[in-house]
Amino acid sequence: MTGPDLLDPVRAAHDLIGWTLLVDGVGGPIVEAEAYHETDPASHSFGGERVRNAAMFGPPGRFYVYRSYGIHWCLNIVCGPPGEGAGVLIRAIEPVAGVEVMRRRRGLDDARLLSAGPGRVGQALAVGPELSGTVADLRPPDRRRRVVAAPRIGISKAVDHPWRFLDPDSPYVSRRLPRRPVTSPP
DNA sequence: AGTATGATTGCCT
DNA sequence: GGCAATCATACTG
Repeated sequence: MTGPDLLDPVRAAHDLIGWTLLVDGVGGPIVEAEAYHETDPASHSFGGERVRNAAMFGPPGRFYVYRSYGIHWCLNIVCGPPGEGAGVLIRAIEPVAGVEVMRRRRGLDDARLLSAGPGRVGQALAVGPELSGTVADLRPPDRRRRVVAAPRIGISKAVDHPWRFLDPDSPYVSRRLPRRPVTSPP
């Protein structure tokens, strides 16, 4: 087996934390990801295959790229089996490979802002629609990481599913965890 | 720290 | 016409 288990998108979003994602040699370990699938009202694949989401119904391990808010290009890894319409949104990576290229593309110095968020990942890795349907370059983790689940961000439907996964120890996530439980004992 | 707003484009009702 | 898997900026406290 040369890649992560991509059959179930929720498991895949969890297991992809720590895997290094590269686009033309630029990238780093995934530290935040979200699962989406066809029976999920928040998913672009909800309601079946169309022209724009076709890549999501292709074979697992490839990219699905979409335009967000008319401005950003965001990157997903398709999960399978083929035809399922499932995927994992890459929400944040740690800038490790090609950091200077990422800085130039982002017009920023601060490493924490280079790729913390799906739109920022898209800009840092020069993601465009032509990437949709191509095979993702994934490399195995070089160390173990903690992984925690949290609600997904930026959606208005199916908001309660804890299908966002992140490394709570990484400073390169788009949003850190809530510091304390909402209610605490006296 | 939290909250608000504009940018921008394609798909949907 | 409304809305979106977002971000940067400009406020307020």
